Amino acid sequence: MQTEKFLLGRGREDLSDDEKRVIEDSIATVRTLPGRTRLIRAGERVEHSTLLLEGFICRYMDDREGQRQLVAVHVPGDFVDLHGFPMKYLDHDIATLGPVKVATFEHDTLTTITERFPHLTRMLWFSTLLDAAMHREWIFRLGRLGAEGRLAHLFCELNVRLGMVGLARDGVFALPMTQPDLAEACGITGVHVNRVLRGLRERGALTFKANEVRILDRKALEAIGEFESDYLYVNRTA
Amino acid sequence: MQTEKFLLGRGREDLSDDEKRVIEDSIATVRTLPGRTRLIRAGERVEHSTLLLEGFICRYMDDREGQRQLVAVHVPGDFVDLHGFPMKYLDHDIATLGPVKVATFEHDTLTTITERFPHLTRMLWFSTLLDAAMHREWIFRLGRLGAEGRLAHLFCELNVRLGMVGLARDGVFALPMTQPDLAEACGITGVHVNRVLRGLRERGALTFKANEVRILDRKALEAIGEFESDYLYVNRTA
DNA sequence: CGCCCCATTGAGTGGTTTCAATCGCAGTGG
DNA sequence: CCACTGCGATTGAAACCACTCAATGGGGCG
Repeated sequence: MQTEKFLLGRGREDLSDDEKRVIEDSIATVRTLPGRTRLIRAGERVEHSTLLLEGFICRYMDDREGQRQLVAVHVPGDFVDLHGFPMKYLDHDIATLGPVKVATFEHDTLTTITERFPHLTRMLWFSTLLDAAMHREWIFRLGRLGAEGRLAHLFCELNVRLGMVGLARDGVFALPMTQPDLAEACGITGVHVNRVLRGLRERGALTFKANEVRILDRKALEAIGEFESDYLYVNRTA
Repeated sequence: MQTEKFLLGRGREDLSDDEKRVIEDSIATVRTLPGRTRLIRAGERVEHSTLLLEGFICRYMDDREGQRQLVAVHVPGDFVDLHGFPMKYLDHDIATLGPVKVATFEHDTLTTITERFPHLTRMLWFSTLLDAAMHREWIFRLGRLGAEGRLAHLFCELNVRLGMVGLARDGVFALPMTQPDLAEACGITGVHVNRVLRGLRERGALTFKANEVRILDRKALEAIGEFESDYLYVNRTA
């Protein structure tokens, strides 16, 4: 079962066994890739979409000076570029953070799914809308929070999302991001990330080492980052 | 024809006459509303979605101190909360800026559409993905640009989008936003918006009066805002 | 007429950036 | 085996952008 994490925490519970089988049977290829590898360049026509099975992937845009702004970080179970299916080409680049294992789906296959499985189609649609909800939260994060809040919020989000797929336990999880990477996700400089992380460490909120985050005081971190997980639709009762 | 602007510049050209008729016939109600009216509150269960026919609508989130961060501005032709259909409830509030005219669609009706019109469904999906693309551009705007660039970028985006629906001509368009509103969209203070606007005015880039924007030097403004319209999928050749 | 909100401007403060330097670690090649 | 190299982590100092506080004037509305 390659797709064991597929849409876990993204409406997965609403899928029937038939629908899960359709997804599993629709996989075209499964590949492993090293870290720091670009998968898709902005503007390229795309004919297939990528489901992240293991590892981390980010999406980003470059400014005029070549500086990156991350617009999304993806964890296992995420359909990284499903939006490329209706959109045909993307407005941003996609690259791996650490090494990854991914499954690909041909867009022709996805078209067939939309013609035969309306409910599954709405679930796929929902998955892309959840990405949009995270985008909105990132807009809030960058627009209303200072450097400390931005970092705190990012760690809170990753903790919840990784928890949903069983990759975070008690606030501890692997994360193949460097301090400059965090800077690109938070719209601040790498130097300042370092200072802010020191502050958070000294306050006993968390520790950050290469490839490992330990959230020591979740309540404090959530307060600093003004974090509420509603937007992740974790417990959708509606 | 209430829906003359429906998805104009959002893949509208890919719709058949039959599909356009289905949309027109699916309207449940048409209403007019005054400015500064909240349509939807975060967390509320939603049973219908709203197509903006005339006027401007914004989506926003509040921080802990009650300060708003706009996450989207909508122009006529936009399906403002189509994402509420698969999502069932929203993670943010929606309110009018100036007075508006809107059409509503029951979610039951939309479900029927997804079961009978796969291609139209993909077009609706595309429309929500375009909102996500704009979200990403806003993340970039807030993460990588200074106050001047953020404002310039916002005006450039609105100029293109309003141009697509015939509401901007030669860089001149109506916009019922105050300086504090612009501040909430750009993650800066109202006072600072005032100063930056003065700078842009003195450089001959644009003028901003209550309800009217005049872009005098589009090239300069696009350079300041690092604006490229690719993400709006204006001329989708792919 | 009074009130509130928007627009505008000044002065001082503070969060972040920029520039700069050091240290550690891993990969590379002599 | 070790110098060389590059990148990430860390810290200091100075400069700058944007914020806060404060005050004034203008316009719409009850």
